[in-house]
Amino acid sequence: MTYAPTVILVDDHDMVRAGVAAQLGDRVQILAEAGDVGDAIEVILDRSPEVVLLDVHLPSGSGADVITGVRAGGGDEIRFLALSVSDAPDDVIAVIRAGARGYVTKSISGDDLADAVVRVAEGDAVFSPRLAGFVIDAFSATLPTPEDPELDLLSPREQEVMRLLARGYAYKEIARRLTISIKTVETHASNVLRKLQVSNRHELTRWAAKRRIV
Amino acid sequence: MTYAPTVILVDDHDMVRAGVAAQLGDRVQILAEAGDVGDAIEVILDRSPEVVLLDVHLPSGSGADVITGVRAGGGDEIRFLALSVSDAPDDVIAVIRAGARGYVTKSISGDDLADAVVRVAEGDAVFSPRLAGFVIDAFSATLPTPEDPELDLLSPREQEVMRLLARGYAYKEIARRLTISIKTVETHASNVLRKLQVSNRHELTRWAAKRRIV
DNA sequence: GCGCCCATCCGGAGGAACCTTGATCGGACC
DNA sequence: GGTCCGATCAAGGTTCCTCCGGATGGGCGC
Repeated sequence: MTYAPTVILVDDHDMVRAGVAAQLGDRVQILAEAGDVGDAIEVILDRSPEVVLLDVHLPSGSGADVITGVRAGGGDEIRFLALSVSDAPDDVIAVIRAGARGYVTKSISGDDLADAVVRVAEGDAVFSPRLAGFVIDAFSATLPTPEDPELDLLSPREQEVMRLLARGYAYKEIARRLTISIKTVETHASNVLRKLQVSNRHELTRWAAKRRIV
Repeated sequence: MTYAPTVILVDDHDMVRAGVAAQLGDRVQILAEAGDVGDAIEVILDRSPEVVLLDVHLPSGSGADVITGVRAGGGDEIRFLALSVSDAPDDVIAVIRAGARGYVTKSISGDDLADAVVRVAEGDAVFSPRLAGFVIDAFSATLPTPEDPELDLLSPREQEVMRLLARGYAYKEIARRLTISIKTVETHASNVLRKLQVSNRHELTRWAAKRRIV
């Protein structure tokens, strides 16, 4: 336990940084702190820490911006651990896509956070228990559709028509895009409405919106 | 400056509480801390602090829930200062409605926070500069409409029709609700589409959704 | 092979809903 | 009295949606 990795803290709130620093104690060496995207990139490239503890939301951008900026500046060996109050899927995905090696929420204890920093410094990936399953799901499933059983009622062609229908395109426009006759579009549309048990395209739009298809 | 009000901290993140406590130093007396709604209400009623520093978002509810719970339990003289990373209008309104005497974001400095706590203890209302103007606006303006210049193009009757149209109601249904002829509805609808420069009701729906009218 | 089901494609007929255009009436304003 | 505008309604064309028909081609079981 004598190994103390070098760390830079990035968070726009002084109090959060003070709290993190206090809780980490002497288990890490804090080289510097930063409060916005530009400062963070500059000081990270200058000091080359082993790990960057990074808030997801910053006033001048996102944590992902910091990661991409550092990567562009040549800091390829620096590892990032996202530290956020948010466990919103979009936030997690964005920062992981950018290259973070871990994501923990601020509800973690100081000891656990220090453990996480050390493990990330050693090359591990660290996720809060609540997020681990989600991250696995999001990246193992290459299919963007979360397999909706009601969608299986529709044939592939009907699903294409359904998407355009829900977006408000006219039959004529759908026919032009799919290079088929208007009559064919009408047939597909009628089948879609019947299979999904909605009575017109307005209800279909709401149906699709609820499932985030549009 | 020898006056040090009694304070209870409510926040679900240990590190944030540690940071706040460290920054406040000896300018306040911290009686206790709590991490969720139930604990907070209990300990606040038990210890009766002068001020409660309250996070807006808690795992078991909201900061507003804590305030209403304490009020229901008889803690009428206790003053609340909301402390949050969020400056979302809904969050601010909810906690102020519940009875908070101030709202500051966590980007505040430790000294300023201590000042804010003292001022709230003395009966003042304290808001971060960025929020002060907003709070005034939100409560002085009794009109719920944020005065959209494009909406002024529509006559009152046309606005009624527009709302129903954007929600997907059929002409027949709109006519029944407004007790006018279908033909009249059609004319109003046509005027609405022309004035807002959209070509059909689907585009109107998106127009209204963007302005949060629906 | 042959029948069968189904997805995809296309057409006609018809009613409902949508949207445009033109018209009347009454109140406000000059 | 003339003009403008909002509210009302009607005529008529366009689009939407359903119901009917038919054609083709692929998969599947007998």
